Amino acid sequence: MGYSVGQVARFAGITVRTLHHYDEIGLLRPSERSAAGYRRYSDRDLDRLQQVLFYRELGFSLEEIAVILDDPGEDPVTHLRRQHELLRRRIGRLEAMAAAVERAMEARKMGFSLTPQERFEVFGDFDPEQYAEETEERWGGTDAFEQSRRRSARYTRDDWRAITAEAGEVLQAFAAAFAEGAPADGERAMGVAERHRAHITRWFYDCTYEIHKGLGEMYVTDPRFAANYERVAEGLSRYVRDAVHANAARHA
Amino acid sequence: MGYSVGQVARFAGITVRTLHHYDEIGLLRPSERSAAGYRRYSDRDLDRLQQVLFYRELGFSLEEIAVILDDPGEDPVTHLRRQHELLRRRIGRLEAMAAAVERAMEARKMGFSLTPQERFEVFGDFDPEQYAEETEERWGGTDAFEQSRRRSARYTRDDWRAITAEAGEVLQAFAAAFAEGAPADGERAMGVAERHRAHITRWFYDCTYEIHKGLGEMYVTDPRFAANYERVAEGLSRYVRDAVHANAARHA
DNA sequence: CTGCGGCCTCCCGCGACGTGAGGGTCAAGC
DNA sequence: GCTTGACCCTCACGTCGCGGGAGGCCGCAG
Repeated sequence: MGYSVGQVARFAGITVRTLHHYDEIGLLRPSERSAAGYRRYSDRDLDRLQQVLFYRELGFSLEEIAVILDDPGEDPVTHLRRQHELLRRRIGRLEAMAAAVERAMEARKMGFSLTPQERFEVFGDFDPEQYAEETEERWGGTDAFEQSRRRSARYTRDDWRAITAEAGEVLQAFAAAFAEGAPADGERAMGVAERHRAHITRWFYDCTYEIHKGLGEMYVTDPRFAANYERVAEGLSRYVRDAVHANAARHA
Repeated sequence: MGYSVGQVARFAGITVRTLHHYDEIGLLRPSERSAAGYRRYSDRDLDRLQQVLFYRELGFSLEEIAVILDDPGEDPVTHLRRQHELLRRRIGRLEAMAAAVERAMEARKMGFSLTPQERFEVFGDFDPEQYAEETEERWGGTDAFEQSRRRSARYTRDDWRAITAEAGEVLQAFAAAFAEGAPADGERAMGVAERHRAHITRWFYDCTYEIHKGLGEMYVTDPRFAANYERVAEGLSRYVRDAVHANAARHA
Protein backbone atom coordinates (compact mmCIF):
# COMPACT_ATOMS: atom_id res chain seq x y z
CA MET A 1 0.00 0.00 0.00
CA GLY A 2 0.83 3.66 0.15
CA TYR A 3 0.12 6.25 -2.48
CA SER A 4 1.98 6.82 -5.76
CA VAL A 5 3.33 10.20 -6.82
CA GLY A 6 0.44 10.75 -9.19
CA GLN A 7 -2.18 10.02 -6.57
CA VAL A 8 -0.54 12.27 -4.03
CA ALA A 9 -0.10 15.03 -6.58
CA ARG A 10 -3.76 15.00 -7.59
CA PHE A 11 -4.78 14.79 -4.00
CA ALA A 12 -2.74 17.73 -2.84
CA GLY A 13 -3.19 19.87 -5.94
CA ILE A 14 0.49 19.94 -6.85
CA THR A 15 2.55 18.40 -9.66
CA VAL A 16 4.55 15.21 -9.72
CA ARG A 17 7.66 17.25 -10.41
CA THR A 18 7.15 19.10 -7.16
CA LEU A 19 7.13 15.82 -5.27
CA HIS A 20 10.30 14.77 -7.07
CA HIS A 21 11.84 18.06 -6.11
CA TYR A 22 10.92 17.69 -2.45
CA ASP A 23 12.40 14.22 -2.50
CA GLU A 24 15.59 15.49 -4.12
CA ILE A 25 16.21 18.19 -1.56
CA GLY A 26 15.23 15.91 1.29
CA LEU A 27 12.21 17.91 2.38
CA LEU A 28 9.78 15.06 1.88
CA ARG A 29 11.21 11.62 1.26
CA PRO A 30 8.60 8.92 0.68
CA SER A 31 8.98 6.40 3.46
CA GLU A 32 9.16 3.53 1.01
CA ARG A 33 10.05 2.53 -2.54
CA SER A 34 8.52 -0.34 -4.49
CA ALA A 35 10.69 -3.06 -5.99
CA ALA A 36 10.68 -1.15 -9.28
CA GLY A 37 11.83 2.03 -7.57
CA TYR A 38 8.40 3.69 -7.43
CA ARG A 39 7.88 6.19 -4.62
CA ARG A 40 5.30 5.08 -2.07
CA TYR A 41 3.89 7.69 0.26
CA SER A 42 2.44 6.70 3.62
CA ASP A 43 -0.23 8.53 5.59
CA ARG A 44 2.45 10.12 7.71
CA ASP A 45 4.16 11.36 4.57
CA LEU A 46 0.90 12.99 3.51
CA ASP A 47 0.72 14.59 6.89
CA ARG A 48 4.12 16.11 6.45
CA LEU A 49 3.27 17.23 2.94
CA GLN A 50 0.25 19.05 4.25
CA GLN A 51 2.47 20.93 6.68
CA VAL A 52 4.94 21.75 3.94
CA LEU A 53 2.21 23.19 1.74
CA PHE A 54 0.82 25.18 4.59
CA TYR A 55 4.07 26.96 5.34
CA ARG A 56 4.86 27.29 1.67
CA GLU A 57 1.61 29.12 1.08
CA LEU A 58 2.54 31.53 3.81
CA GLY A 59 5.73 32.39 1.97
CA PHE A 60 8.36 30.35 3.78
CA SER A 61 11.25 29.00 1.73
CA LEU A 62 11.62 25.24 1.51
CA GLU A 63 14.76 25.43 3.59
CA GLU A 64 12.99 27.33 6.34
CA ILE A 65 10.17 24.81 6.23
CA ALA A 66 12.61 21.96 6.66
CA VAL A 67 14.05 23.65 9.74
CA ILE A 68 10.63 24.26 11.23
CA LEU A 69 9.35 20.76 10.60
CA ASP A 70 12.50 19.01 11.73
CA ASP A 71 12.81 20.96 14.95
CA PRO A 72 12.43 18.15 17.48
CA GLY A 73 11.43 20.49 20.29
CA GLU A 74 8.09 21.30 18.68
CA ASP A 75 4.99 19.44 19.64
CA PRO A 76 1.96 19.50 17.34
CA VAL A 77 0.09 21.95 19.52
CA THR A 78 2.81 24.60 19.29
CA HIS A 79 2.69 24.01 15.60
CA LEU A 80 -1.01 24.57 15.32
CA ARG A 81 -0.77 27.65 17.47
CA ARG A 82 1.89 29.16 15.29
CA GLN A 83 -0.02 28.36 12.14
CA HIS A 84 -3.04 30.07 13.53
CA GLU A 85 -1.04 33.10 14.54
CA LEU A 86 0.59 33.34 11.11
CA LEU A 87 -2.79 33.18 9.44
CA ARG A 88 -4.21 35.86 11.67
CA ARG A 89 -1.33 38.15 10.83
CA ARG A 90 -1.73 37.60 7.15
CA ILE A 91 -5.44 38.18 7.32
CA GLY A 92 -4.86 41.38 9.25
CA ARG A 93 -2.47 42.61 6.63
CA LEU A 94 -4.85 41.84 3.78
CA GLU A 95 -7.65 43.54 5.60
CA ALA A 96 -5.49 46.63 5.96
CA MET A 97 -4.96 46.53 2.23
CA ALA A 98 -8.65 46.08 1.59
CA ALA A 99 -9.36 49.06 3.82
CA ALA A 100 -6.84 51.09 1.85
CA VAL A 101 -8.58 50.16 -1.38
CA GLU A 102 -11.89 51.18 0.14
CA ARG A 103 -10.42 54.51 1.17
CA ALA A 104 -9.19 55.00 -2.38
CA MET A 105 -12.66 54.26 -3.76
CA GLU A 106 -14.19 56.62 -1.27
CA ALA A 107 -11.74 59.32 -2.23
CA ARG A 108 -12.61 58.80 -5.87
CA LYS A 109 -16.28 59.18 -5.21
CA MET A 110 -15.65 62.37 -3.30
CA GLY A 111 -13.81 63.67 -6.31
CA PHE A 112 -10.28 63.99 -4.98
CA SER A 113 -7.39 61.67 -5.57
CA LEU A 114 -4.72 60.51 -3.19
CA THR A 115 -1.13 61.53 -3.53
CA PRO A 116 1.27 58.74 -4.40
CA GLN A 117 2.70 59.02 -0.90
CA GLU A 118 -0.67 58.35 0.64
CA ARG A 119 -1.23 55.42 -1.67
CA PHE A 120 2.00 53.86 -0.56
CA GLU A 121 0.95 53.98 3.03
CA VAL A 122 -0.32 50.48 3.06
CA PHE A 123 3.00 49.20 1.88
CA GLY A 124 4.78 51.12 4.55
CA ASP A 125 7.70 53.44 4.27
CA PHE A 126 9.66 52.09 7.11
CA ASP A 127 13.11 50.59 6.97
CA PRO A 128 13.52 47.31 8.87
CA GLU A 129 17.28 47.66 8.91
CA GLN A 130 17.10 50.99 10.61
CA TYR A 131 14.76 49.39 13.05
CA ALA A 132 17.27 46.63 13.69
CA GLU A 133 19.93 49.21 14.25
CA GLU A 134 17.72 51.15 16.58
CA THR A 135 17.12 48.11 18.66
CA GLU A 136 20.73 47.08 18.65
CA GLU A 137 22.36 50.38 19.41
CA ARG A 138 20.09 51.23 22.21
CA TRP A 139 19.27 47.96 23.82
CA GLY A 140 21.98 45.58 22.63
CA GLY A 141 22.62 42.82 25.12
CA THR A 142 19.49 43.41 27.16
CA ASP A 143 16.66 40.96 27.53
CA ALA A 144 14.45 42.92 25.24
CA PHE A 145 17.11 42.85 22.58
CA GLU A 146 17.52 39.11 22.69
CA GLN A 147 13.79 38.65 22.65
CA SER A 148 13.55 40.77 19.57
CA ARG A 149 16.33 38.87 17.85
CA ARG A 150 14.70 35.56 18.48
CA ARG A 151 11.36 36.74 17.26
CA SER A 152 12.40 38.65 14.22
CA ALA A 153 14.58 35.82 12.99
CA ARG A 154 11.36 33.96 12.27
CA TYR A 155 9.83 36.70 10.18
CA THR A 156 9.58 36.31 6.47
CA ARG A 157 9.77 39.12 3.99
CA ASP A 158 6.02 39.22 3.91
CA ASP A 159 5.94 39.63 7.64
CA TRP A 160 8.27 42.56 7.32
CA ARG A 161 5.93 44.11 4.88
CA ALA A 162 3.05 43.62 7.26
CA ILE A 163 5.12 45.23 9.96
CA THR A 164 6.05 48.19 7.84
CA ALA A 165 2.44 48.59 6.82
CA GLU A 166 1.34 48.79 10.42
CA ALA A 167 4.17 51.14 11.28
CA GLY A 168 3.19 53.34 8.36
CA GLU A 169 -0.34 53.56 9.63
CA VAL A 170 0.78 54.59 13.08
CA LEU A 171 3.02 57.23 11.60
CA GLN A 172 0.19 58.51 9.48
CA ALA A 173 -2.07 58.66 12.51
CA PHE A 174 0.52 60.73 14.35
CA ALA A 175 0.84 63.02 11.35
CA ALA A 176 -2.92 63.48 11.11
CA ALA A 177 -3.31 64.30 14.79
CA PHE A 178 -0.42 66.71 14.53
CA ALA A 179 -1.73 68.38 11.40
CA GLU A 180 -5.16 68.87 12.92
CA GLY A 181 -3.74 70.51 15.99
CA ALA A 182 -4.53 67.81 18.54
CA PRO A 183 -2.39 68.40 21.64
CA ALA A 184 0.48 65.98 22.19
CA ASP A 185 -0.74 65.24 25.71
CA GLY A 186 -4.35 64.84 24.60
CA GLU A 187 -6.41 61.69 24.37
CA ARG A 188 -5.96 61.29 20.65
CA ALA A 189 -2.18 61.60 20.47
CA MET A 190 -1.72 59.41 23.54
CA GLY A 191 -3.93 56.80 21.91
CA VAL A 192 -1.70 56.69 18.89
CA ALA A 193 1.36 56.48 21.14
CA GLU A 194 -0.19 53.46 22.79
CA ARG A 195 -0.77 51.88 19.40
CA HIS A 196 2.86 52.48 18.63
CA ARG A 197 3.94 50.74 21.81
CA ALA A 198 1.60 47.83 21.09
CA HIS A 199 3.05 47.54 17.63
CA ILE A 200 6.57 47.11 19.01
CA THR A 201 5.42 44.69 21.68
CA ARG A 202 3.58 42.63 19.14
CA TRP A 203 6.39 42.26 16.66
CA PHE A 204 9.65 42.76 18.50
CA TYR A 205 9.83 42.73 22.25
CA ASP A 206 7.92 43.64 25.33
CA CYS A 207 8.10 47.40 25.13
CA THR A 208 7.56 48.82 28.60
CA TYR A 209 6.61 52.46 29.15
CA GLU A 210 10.17 53.13 30.28
CA ILE A 211 11.64 51.72 27.10
CA HIS A 212 9.05 53.55 25.07
CA LYS A 213 10.11 56.85 26.62
CA GLY A 214 13.69 56.03 25.65
CA LEU A 215 12.65 55.43 22.08
CA GLY A 216 10.72 58.68 22.05
CA GLU A 217 13.85 60.55 23.06
CA MET A 218 15.83 58.93 20.33
CA TYR A 219 13.32 59.89 17.66
CA VAL A 220 14.27 63.48 18.41
CA THR A 221 17.98 63.21 19.13
CA ASP A 222 18.99 60.67 16.53
CA PRO A 223 18.97 62.46 13.16
CA ARG A 224 18.27 59.26 11.26
CA PHE A 225 14.99 58.73 13.04
CA ALA A 226 14.19 62.39 13.36
CA ALA A 227 14.47 62.67 9.57
CA ASN A 228 11.96 59.88 9.20
CA TYR A 229 9.39 61.95 11.04
CA GLU A 230 10.47 65.39 9.91
CA ARG A 231 10.15 64.30 6.34
CA VAL A 232 6.44 63.89 6.92
CA ALA A 233 5.94 67.12 8.85
CA GLU A 234 8.19 69.60 10.52
CA GLY A 235 8.09 69.22 14.28
CA LEU A 236 6.54 65.78 14.13
CA SER A 237 9.42 64.02 15.87
CA ARG A 238 9.06 66.23 18.95
CA TYR A 239 5.32 65.81 18.85
CA VAL A 240 5.70 62.04 18.85
CA ARG A 241 8.15 62.16 21.74
CA ASP A 242 5.80 64.33 23.79
CA ALA A 243 2.85 62.06 23.05
CA VAL A 244 4.87 59.01 24.07
CA HIS A 245 5.91 60.69 27.30
CA ALA A 246 2.40 61.81 28.13
CA ASN A 247 1.09 58.33 27.47
CA ALA A 248 3.78 56.78 29.66
CA ALA A 249 2.96 59.25 32.45
CA ARG A 250 -0.72 58.40 32.49
CA HIS A 251 0.03 54.69 32.67
CA ALA A 252 2.59 55.14 35.42
CA MET B 1 12.82 66.63 -10.10
CA GLY B 2 11.51 63.13 -9.73
CA TYR B 3 12.80 60.42 -7.47
CA SER B 4 15.99 58.41 -7.83
CA VAL B 5 16.06 54.61 -7.71
CA GLY B 6 17.34 54.61 -4.15
CA GLN B 7 14.61 56.93 -2.92
CA VAL B 8 11.88 54.95 -4.61
CA ALA B 9 13.29 51.68 -3.35
CA ARG B 10 13.35 52.84 0.28
CA PHE B 11 9.96 54.35 -0.14
CA ALA B 12 8.33 51.22 -1.52
CA GLY B 13 10.24 48.71 0.56
CA ILE B 14 11.91 47.03 -2.38
CA THR B 15 15.48 46.92 -3.68
CA VAL B 16 17.18 48.96 -6.35
CA ARG B 17 17.81 45.77 -8.27
CA THR B 18 14.08 45.14 -8.44
CA LEU B 19 13.53 48.53 -10.02
CA HIS B 20 16.28 47.80 -12.52
CA HIS B 21 14.57 44.53 -13.29
CA TYR B 22 11.19 46.15 -13.85
CA ASP B 23 12.84 48.63 -16.14
CA GLU B 24 14.60 45.87 -18.06
CA ILE B 25 11.45 43.89 -18.73
CA GLY B 26 9.48 47.01 -19.49
CA LEU B 27 7.06 46.67 -16.62
CA LEU B 28 7.98 50.02 -15.09
CA ARG B 29 10.11 52.37 -17.13
CA PRO B 30 10.97 55.63 -15.39
CA SER B 31 9.44 58.42 -17.42
CA GLU B 32 12.72 60.27 -17.55
CA ARG B 33 16.47 59.93 -17.38
CA SER B 34 18.89 62.59 -16.17
CA ALA B 35 21.70 63.81 -18.40
CA ALA B 36 24.00 61.30 -16.75
CA GLY B 37 21.60 58.45 -17.41
CA TYR B 38 20.11 58.32 -13.90
CA ARG B 39 16.57 56.98 -13.69
CA ARG B 40 14.05 59.62 -12.57
CA TYR B 41 10.66 58.41 -11.37
CA SER B 42 7.65 60.69 -11.55
CA ASP B 43 4.59 60.58 -9.31
CA ARG B 44 2.74 58.68 -12.00
CA ASP B 45 5.53 56.14 -12.08
CA LEU B 46 5.12 55.66 -8.34
CA ASP B 47 1.44 55.17 -8.89
CA ARG B 48 2.12 52.40 -11.34
CA LEU B 49 4.68 50.86 -9.03
CA GLN B 50 2.12 50.72 -6.29
CA GLN B 51 -0.22 48.82 -8.58
CA VAL B 52 2.55 46.46 -9.60
CA LEU B 53 3.35 45.66 -5.99
CA PHE B 54 -0.28 45.14 -5.19
CA TYR B 55 -0.83 42.52 -7.85
CA ARG B 56 2.55 40.98 -7.16
CA GLU B 57 1.62 40.45 -3.55
CA LEU B 58 -1.50 38.66 -4.68
CA GLY B 59 0.60 36.19 -6.62
CA PHE B 60 0.35 37.47 -10.18
CA SER B 61 3.37 37.04 -12.43
CA LEU B 62 5.04 40.17 -13.73
CA GLU B 63 3.84 39.35 -17.21
CA GLU B 64 0.25 39.06 -16.06
CA ILE B 65 0.60 42.33 -14.22
CA ALA B 66 1.84 44.05 -17.34
CA VAL B 67 -1.20 42.80 -19.24
CA ILE B 68 -3.59 43.96 -16.55
CA LEU B 69 -2.04 47.39 -16.16
CA ASP B 70 -1.66 48.02 -19.86
CA ASP B 71 -5.20 47.03 -20.74
CA PRO B 72 -6.51 50.32 -22.10
CA GLY B 73 -10.14 49.41 -21.53
CA GLU B 74 -9.82 49.51 -17.77
CA ASP B 75 -10.71 52.59 -15.84
CA PRO B 76 -9.41 53.08 -12.31
CA VAL B 77 -12.70 52.20 -10.72
CA THR B 78 -12.83 48.74 -12.33
CA HIS B 79 -9.32 48.37 -11.09
CA LEU B 80 -10.16 49.18 -7.51
CA ARG B 81 -13.18 46.93 -7.64
CA ARG B 82 -11.12 44.01 -8.85
CA GLN B 83 -8.46 44.62 -6.25
CA HIS B 84 -11.07 44.60 -3.56
CA GLU B 85 -12.60 41.43 -4.88
CA LEU B 86 -9.23 39.70 -5.06
CA LEU B 87 -8.49 40.68 -1.50
CA ARG B 88 -11.82 39.41 -0.26
CA ARG B 89 -11.23 36.08 -1.96
CA ARG B 90 -7.82 35.73 -0.48
CA ILE B 91 -9.04 36.64 2.96
CA GLY B 92 -11.83 34.11 2.62
CA ARG B 93 -9.37 31.44 1.72
CA LEU B 94 -7.08 32.23 4.64
CA GLU B 95 -10.04 32.23 6.97
CA ALA B 96 -10.99 28.80 5.73
CA MET B 97 -7.48 27.68 6.52
CA ALA B 98 -7.63 29.26 9.96
CA ALA B 99 -10.90 27.47 10.59
CA ALA B 100 -9.30 24.20 9.54
CA VAL B 101 -6.48 24.79 12.01
CA GLU B 102 -9.02 25.51 14.71
CA ARG B 103 -10.83 22.29 13.91
CA ALA B 104 -7.55 20.44 14.16
CA MET B 105 -6.88 21.98 17.57
CA GLU B 106 -10.36 21.11 18.67
CA ALA B 107 -9.92 17.55 17.50
CA ARG B 108 -6.67 17.33 19.44
CA LYS B 109 -8.32 18.54 22.60
CA MET B 110 -11.06 15.97 22.19
CA GLY B 111 -8.42 13.31 21.93
CA PHE B 112 -8.87 12.11 18.39
CA SER B 113 -6.81 12.97 15.36
CA LEU B 114 -7.89 13.70 11.84
CA THR B 115 -7.15 11.39 8.97
CA PRO B 116 -4.77 12.72 6.37
CA GLN B 117 -7.66 12.97 3.96
CA GLU B 118 -9.55 15.23 6.31
CA ARG B 119 -6.52 17.38 6.85
CA PHE B 120 -6.13 17.88 3.13
CA GLU B 121 -9.66 19.11 2.83
CA VAL B 122 -8.68 22.69 3.04
CA PHE B 123 -6.32 22.23 0.14
CA GLY B 124 -8.99 20.57 -1.89
CA ASP B 125 -8.94 17.37 -3.85
CA PHE B 126 -10.42 18.65 -7.02
CA ASP B 127 -8.84 18.58 -10.43
CA PRO B 128 -9.13 21.84 -12.38
CA GLU B 129 -8.35 20.11 -15.66
CA GLN B 130 -11.17 17.69 -15.24
CA TYR B 131 -13.32 20.66 -14.52
CA ALA B 132 -12.18 22.31 -17.71
CA GLU B 133 -13.00 19.18 -19.60
CA GLU B 134 -16.37 18.96 -17.99
CA THR B 135 -17.18 22.46 -19.05
CA GLU B 136 -15.85 21.97 -22.52
CA GLU B 137 -17.38 18.64 -23.37
CA ARG B 138 -20.77 19.50 -22.17
CA TRP B 139 -21.13 23.16 -22.83
CA GLY B 140 -18.49 23.94 -25.43
CA GLY B 141 -19.49 26.82 -27.65
CA THR B 142 -22.30 28.04 -25.44
CA ASP B 143 -22.41 31.38 -23.72
CA ALA B 144 -21.70 29.86 -20.37
CA PHE B 145 -18.63 28.18 -21.76
CA GLU B 146 -17.19 31.37 -23.18
CA GLN B 147 -17.92 33.16 -19.96
CA SER B 148 -16.07 30.52 -18.05
CA ARG B 149 -13.09 30.68 -20.38
CA ARG B 150 -12.81 34.40 -20.05
CA ARG B 151 -13.03 34.27 -16.29
CA SER B 152 -10.80 31.35 -15.59
CA ALA B 153 -8.07 32.72 -17.82
CA ARG B 154 -7.57 35.37 -15.15
CA TYR B 155 -7.15 32.95 -12.31
CA THR B 156 -3.77 32.40 -10.77
CA ARG B 157 -2.58 29.15 -9.31
CA ASP B 158 -3.55 30.43 -5.89
CA ASP B 159 -7.04 31.12 -7.11
CA TRP B 160 -7.26 27.57 -8.32
CA ARG B 161 -6.29 26.39 -4.91
CA ALA B 162 -8.96 28.55 -3.35
CA ILE B 163 -11.44 27.09 -5.80
CA THR B 164 -10.43 23.53 -5.10
CA ALA B 165 -10.61 24.22 -1.39
CA GLU B 166 -14.17 25.45 -1.70
CA ALA B 167 -15.10 22.55 -3.94
CA GLY B 168 -13.62 20.14 -1.42
CA GLU B 169 -15.72 21.62 1.33
CA VAL B 170 -18.89 21.24 -0.67
CA LEU B 171 -18.04 17.66 -1.45
CA GLN B 172 -17.36 16.99 2.18
CA ALA B 173 -20.68 18.54 3.12
CA PHE B 174 -22.45 16.26 0.66
CA ALA B 175 -20.60 13.27 2.06
CA ALA B 176 -21.51 14.19 5.64
CA ALA B 177 -25.20 14.64 4.84
CA PHE B 178 -25.18 11.37 2.95
CA ALA B 179 -23.38 9.48 5.72
CA GLU B 180 -25.79 10.75 8.35
CA GLY B 181 -28.79 9.63 6.36
CA ALA B 182 -30.20 13.04 5.45
CA PRO B 183 -32.63 12.60 2.54
CA ALA B 184 -31.45 13.83 -0.85
CA ASP B 185 -34.58 15.93 -1.24
CA GLY B 186 -34.38 17.30 2.28
CA GLU B 187 -33.46 20.80 3.42
CA ARG B 188 -29.91 19.93 4.27
CA ALA B 189 -28.92 18.21 1.03
CA MET B 190 -30.64 20.84 -1.06
CA GLY B 191 -28.79 23.50 0.84
CA VAL B 192 -25.49 21.92 -0.08
CA ALA B 193 -26.63 21.62 -3.68
CA GLU B 194 -27.33 25.32 -3.68
CA ARG B 195 -23.84 25.99 -2.33
CA HIS B 196 -22.46 23.89 -5.15
CA ARG B 197 -24.34 25.92 -7.71
CA ALA B 198 -23.18 29.17 -6.11
CA HIS B 199 -19.62 27.92 -6.23
CA ILE B 200 -19.80 27.40 -9.98
CA THR B 201 -21.52 30.70 -10.55
CA ARG B 202 -18.95 32.51 -8.49
CA TRP B 203 -15.88 31.11 -10.19
CA PHE B 204 -16.87 29.96 -13.65
CA TYR B 205 -20.13 30.94 -15.23
CA ASP B 206 -23.70 31.72 -14.41
CA CYS B 207 -24.94 28.26 -13.52
CA THR B 208 -28.70 28.19 -13.94
CA TYR B 209 -30.83 25.48 -12.35
CA GLU B 210 -31.21 23.88 -15.77
CA ILE B 211 -27.48 23.69 -16.31
CA HIS B 212 -27.03 22.47 -12.76
CA LYS B 213 -29.39 19.59 -13.41
CA GLY B 214 -27.35 18.69 -16.48
CA LEU B 215 -24.21 18.62 -14.41
CA GLY B 216 -25.90 16.44 -11.82
CA GLU B 217 -26.75 13.90 -14.49
CA MET B 218 -23.20 13.83 -15.70
CA TYR B 219 -21.86 13.18 -12.23
CA VAL B 220 -23.66 9.85 -12.41
CA THR B 221 -23.27 8.91 -16.07
CA ASP B 222 -19.71 10.03 -16.68
CA PRO B 223 -17.44 7.53 -14.94
CA ARG B 224 -14.67 10.07 -14.44
CA PHE B 225 -16.86 12.27 -12.34
CA ALA B 226 -18.76 9.44 -10.77
CA ALA B 227 -15.45 8.01 -9.55
CA ASN B 228 -14.66 11.31 -7.89
CA TYR B 229 -17.76 10.96 -5.74
CA GLU B 230 -17.82 7.20 -5.40
CA ARG B 231 -14.29 7.31 -4.07
CA VAL B 232 -15.60 9.19 -1.08
CA ALA B 233 -18.68 7.06 -0.51
CA GLU B 234 -20.56 4.48 -2.51
CA GLY B 235 -23.76 5.91 -3.89
CA LEU B 236 -22.69 9.50 -3.35
CA SER B 237 -22.83 10.47 -7.00
CA ARG B 238 -26.51 9.50 -7.25
CA TYR B 239 -27.19 11.25 -3.97
CA VAL B 240 -25.64 14.45 -5.30
CA ARG B 241 -27.64 14.22 -8.52
CA ASP B 242 -30.87 13.76 -6.60
CA ALA B 243 -30.10 16.65 -4.28
CA VAL B 244 -29.32 18.89 -7.24
CA HIS B 245 -32.59 17.93 -8.93
CA ALA B 246 -34.63 18.49 -5.79
CA ASN B 247 -33.01 21.86 -5.29
CA ALA B 248 -33.69 22.85 -8.88
CA ALA B 249 -37.31 21.73 -8.54
CA ARG B 250 -37.94 23.86 -5.48
CA HIS B 251 -36.48 26.92 -7.18
CA ALA B 252 -38.49 26.36 -10.35
C1' DC C 1 41.20 67.37 -5.78
C1' DT C 2 40.00 63.72 -3.28
C1' DG C 3 36.89 61.03 -1.00
C1' DC C 4 32.59 58.78 -0.62
C1' DG C 5 27.97 57.57 -1.39
C1' DG C 6 24.96 56.80 -5.13
C1' DC C 7 24.16 55.58 -9.77
C1' DC C 8 25.17 53.05 -14.11
C1' DT C 9 25.69 48.57 -17.01
C1' DC C 10 27.04 43.91 -17.47
C1' DC C 11 26.70 39.32 -15.89
C1' DC C 12 26.73 35.11 -13.14
C1' DG C 13 23.92 32.62 -9.55
C1' DC C 14 20.01 30.74 -7.08
C1' DG C 15 15.44 28.84 -5.54
C1' DA C 16 11.56 26.31 -6.94
C1' DC C 17 10.11 24.24 -9.93
C1' DG C 18 8.50 23.40 -15.68
C1' DT C 19 9.33 20.64 -19.43
C1' DG C 20 10.80 17.33 -22.26
C1' DA C 21 14.00 13.05 -23.56
C1' DG C 22 14.80 8.40 -23.14
C1' DG C 23 13.48 4.39 -21.02
C1' DG C 24 11.39 0.83 -17.49
C1' DT C 25 6.60 -1.04 -15.29
C1' DC C 26 2.17 -2.91 -14.98
C1' DA C 27 -2.78 -4.00 -15.37
C1' DA C 28 -6.03 -4.51 -19.32
C1' DG C 29 -7.63 -6.28 -23.40
C1' DC C 30 -7.16 -8.90 -27.66
C1' DG D 1 1.60 -14.10 -24.57
C1' DC D 2 1.88 -9.70 -26.62
C1' DT D 3 0.73 -5.07 -27.40
C1' DT D 4 -1.14 -0.78 -25.75
C1' DG D 5 -1.48 3.06 -22.80
C1' DA D 6 -1.21 5.12 -18.46
C1' DC D 7 2.09 5.78 -15.07
C1' DC D 8 6.68 5.69 -13.16
C1' DC D 9 11.86 6.47 -13.23
C1' DT D 10 16.26 9.47 -13.84
C1' DC D 11 18.87 12.98 -16.07
C1' DA D 12 19.23 17.52 -17.65
C1' DC D 13 18.36 21.95 -19.47
C1' DG D 14 14.97 26.15 -19.27
C1' DT D 15 12.34 29.87 -16.77
C1' DC D 16 11.06 33.58 -13.47
C1' DG D 17 12.20 37.02 -10.31
C1' DC D 18 15.26 38.73 -8.67
C1' DG D 19 20.39 38.81 -5.44
C1' DG D 20 24.84 40.32 -5.49
C1' DG D 21 29.23 41.66 -7.14
C1' DA D 22 32.61 43.84 -10.63
C1' DG D 23 34.11 47.76 -12.89
C1' DG D 24 33.31 52.37 -13.78
C1' DC D 25 30.90 57.24 -13.94
C1' DC D 26 28.56 61.36 -11.20
C1' DG D 27 28.28 64.88 -7.80
C1' DC D 28 28.89 67.21 -3.75
C1' DA D 29 31.66 67.96 0.90
C1' DG D 30 35.49 68.99 2.86
